[in-house]
Amino acid sequence: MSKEELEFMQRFKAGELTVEPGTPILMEGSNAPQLFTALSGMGIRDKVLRNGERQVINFVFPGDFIGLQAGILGEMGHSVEARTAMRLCVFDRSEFWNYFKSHPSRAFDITWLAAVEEHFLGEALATVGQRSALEAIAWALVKIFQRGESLGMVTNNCMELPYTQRDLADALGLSLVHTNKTLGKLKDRQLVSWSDRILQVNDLEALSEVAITSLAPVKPRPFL
Amino acid sequence: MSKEELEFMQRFKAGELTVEPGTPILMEGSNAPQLFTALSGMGIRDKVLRNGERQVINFVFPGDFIGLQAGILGEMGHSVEARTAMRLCVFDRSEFWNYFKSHPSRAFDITWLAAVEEHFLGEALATVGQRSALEAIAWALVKIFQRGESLGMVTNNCMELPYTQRDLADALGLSLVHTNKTLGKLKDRQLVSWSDRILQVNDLEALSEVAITSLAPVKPRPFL
DNA sequence: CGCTGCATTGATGAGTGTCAAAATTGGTGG
DNA sequence: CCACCAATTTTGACACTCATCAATGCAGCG
Repeated sequence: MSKEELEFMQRFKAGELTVEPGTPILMEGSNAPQLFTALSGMGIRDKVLRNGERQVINFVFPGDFIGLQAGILGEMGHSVEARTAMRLCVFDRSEFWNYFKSHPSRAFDITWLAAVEEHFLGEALATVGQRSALEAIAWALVKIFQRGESLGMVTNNCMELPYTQRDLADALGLSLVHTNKTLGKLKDRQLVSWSDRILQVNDLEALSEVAITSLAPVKPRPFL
Repeated sequence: MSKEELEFMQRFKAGELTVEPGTPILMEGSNAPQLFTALSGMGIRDKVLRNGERQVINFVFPGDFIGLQAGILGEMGHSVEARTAMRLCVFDRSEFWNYFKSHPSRAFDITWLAAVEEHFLGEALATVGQRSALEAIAWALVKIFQRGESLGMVTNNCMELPYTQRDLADALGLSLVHTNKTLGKLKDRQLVSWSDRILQVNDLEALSEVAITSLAPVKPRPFL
């Protein structure tokens, strides 16, 4: 990023925000005046149906852009909530278009992130639709772990996971109880263990085998 | 679109392509040199797991942009195949970046489409994950019908649907048999009928009720 | 006219959901 | 430091949606 770009970023950037765990960041259906980039901490994207059922769309990691839909469509399709303390870079939505227009390479990066998200959602759809509970959970843990690795959050095959089993269940379209029992199976097989907010992956290779995925290296992402 | 823009479009546009039903347009995992916009006809996006299970990601309608992932990430996350005869506007991927850089408002449109897709995939995820078979099928038919309406493909509550029940089943993570029986229920209730490639919606209101959605008007989309 | 693909129907059962309750954990105030 | 409470995890029993298997029918097509 050039010096000139950085300078403009500063103008686009309206400030920095620190939020507590549990803080709602964007609400489904809202037309938020602000967009964010996660600088640190983790969050969760979800939406709830009128009957109360909840679907987790994705887990938010540092580097993720939050609010693309609000910025472009004027309405979020899901909510975003902090699950740990988070530092957010705040952008002003009204500046979005200016920014987009005057900095094509940044605009390209935003589209890049959108494309990555589209790619991910396609995979997620395939797992919820086609994988068995065991396969789905294995898939999710592989994805999370790899993302964690690429962000340097993994030490000794361990990373912190601030989510609950309910979150995972709602992400995969499974019941909480069945998710719990299935996690137990993976632990029995010595592939992973997840307790006390710590995810430990013993055999990523074998886990990805269960998940019916080939584990490709995670590609670098543009930032901000 | 200004005259100047249109002119540039022409340069970006490498040509026009007509394909037969069943023609593969882009393959999952490929790094295609070409991108497309569907001008007419319908297609399908899908991906298959290593175990042979198939997930359809979305149905392709006129106006859809095809190949964003290839254009930006260099690799498609799913395949695209024509289901009717289609006319495609062909773009040269190598020109993509130039195009993006020099025409911010077109670039914005592309990102718009990406955001819409992201929005849609979130909803799809919620239906596969949380809706019952009956709800899911109702949801899918509502979506399809509304999309058709916005494109003027609906006459007398009828539109043509070149897909098979297997396609719908694979889109919703259901078995073919169960999909068939569930479609039967909706027909029994006089809500929809779908046979001989014709989808007829008798009571969109009631159908959306079954689907647990509020039927919002379809927003206009940018084109090309 | 016999394929081949798709729609349709019935019978059976596996994979998950639901219900209920206990065990654990973490936080909070006395 | 301990008692109490809410949230989460864990376990067992049972029910049900939906997948699987198997046939038949039906239409398009070479």
